Amino acid sequence: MAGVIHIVDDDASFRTAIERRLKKAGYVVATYPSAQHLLDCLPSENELGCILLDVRIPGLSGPELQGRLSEIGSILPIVFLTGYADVQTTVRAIKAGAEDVLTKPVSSEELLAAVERALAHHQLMRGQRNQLEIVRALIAKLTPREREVFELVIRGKTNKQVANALGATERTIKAHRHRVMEKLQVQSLAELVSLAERAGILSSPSGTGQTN
Amino acid sequence: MAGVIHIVDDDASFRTAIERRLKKAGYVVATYPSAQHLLDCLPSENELGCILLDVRIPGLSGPELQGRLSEIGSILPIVFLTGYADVQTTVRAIKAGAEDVLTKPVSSEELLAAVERALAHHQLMRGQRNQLEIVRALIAKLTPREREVFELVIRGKTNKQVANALGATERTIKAHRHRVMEKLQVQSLAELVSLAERAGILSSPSGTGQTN
DNA sequence: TTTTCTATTGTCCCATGGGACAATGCGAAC
DNA sequence: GTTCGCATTGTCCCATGGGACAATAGAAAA
Repeated sequence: MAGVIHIVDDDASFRTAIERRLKKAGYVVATYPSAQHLLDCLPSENELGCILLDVRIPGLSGPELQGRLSEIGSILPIVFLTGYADVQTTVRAIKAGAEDVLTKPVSSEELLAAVERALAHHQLMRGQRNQLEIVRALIAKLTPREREVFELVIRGKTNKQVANALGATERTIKAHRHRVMEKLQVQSLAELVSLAERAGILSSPSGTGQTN
Repeated sequence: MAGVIHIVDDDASFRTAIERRLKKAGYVVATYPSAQHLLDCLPSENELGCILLDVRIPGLSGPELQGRLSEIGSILPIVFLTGYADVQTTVRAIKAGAEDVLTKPVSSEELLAAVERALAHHQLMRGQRNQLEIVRALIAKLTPREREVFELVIRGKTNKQVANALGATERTIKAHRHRVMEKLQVQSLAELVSLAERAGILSSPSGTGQTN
């Protein structure tokens, strides 16, 4: 699987060694002497890739960089490279979403296998994220009012109930509802609910408080 | 948080030592000299608990036991206790769902903190699993025919379309649909779709192939 | 054999959803 | 000042959903 491998390590000779091995395997490589360098020049999320990250580096540490990237919504998989076995750190890194943790020195098989897994994972994640973003983008196009109607409709409210809740005529709700279905490109209520569920809306059921 | 801690370790003196520490902290403790012993006498999933599991034990290893438990659907959190730092094993354990990995000798703070996290996690998981099981149980009560109707309805098919698809009258579908709503205890299509989504049905959209 | 469950279908009727066609009022942008 | 997007509401009409009441038929269970 082709991809860009981002190596973050303060040890220049190590970077070069790893870079050479990866390039030989056909990967595109970018190297960074520190976490900050990577943050300053954020890799595009649009191309397949992963990060090979040293745990202990001057300045921002590996796990710290992991946290920053996570905060800004990055889904670039991270493979940690650590000088010595530290179970505590390993556990935290994996739980924080790291793809793998390898110990130096790392064999080429280990390294390449981990990178392949990371790239495959990134592939998957990107697919999922794209789906989600497409849906979110559609929802973002709703006007505030349409959004309100949307929220109630996907919870099973009838037009009449929505009308009462929002202080408008049933006819008006019908119009909003129509535009919602149009903008979200769905033909049925089922699809609308399904879409809302996938978009992460709809967490609290909020029953069907009959108030005809 | 009260709970039953299941200790699996072949070292009797270690078991006893940990047991004493946990009992002092107010936990109920059960000890097992091997993974097989725990499998033979499976802890009830109904009570809050977690497993303290040695990685290297004669017979079934810790990770192997983890695999077995996972296969049979156990959600008891596992905290591994390992004699020496093994990053490879640690990564696998955590990725396989282990709650934590601690190295021996383990401090009481570390141990108790991990146990508390494990219990809290178990609490959460049990809640989620119960929700899911309630829904699944409801769905399981559907007759085969009702199930077919259900599957199509939650994908946005109209009664007419379902009738054509299943070779029955629209009226018949209406009857089935009614019983589905009744059995699944929902009042609206939106709730039905929502429920299906939560139950894990509904993965492939399968559009709204208009075939009136 | 009788009961029970499941699947099937009917009719009558009303509430709800949704398309077509049309229009008004109000801010904000140009 | 005019245009544009948004919210609002109307009427007419039809398709669909869904409740009420009722009934038939086959298969499985008691």
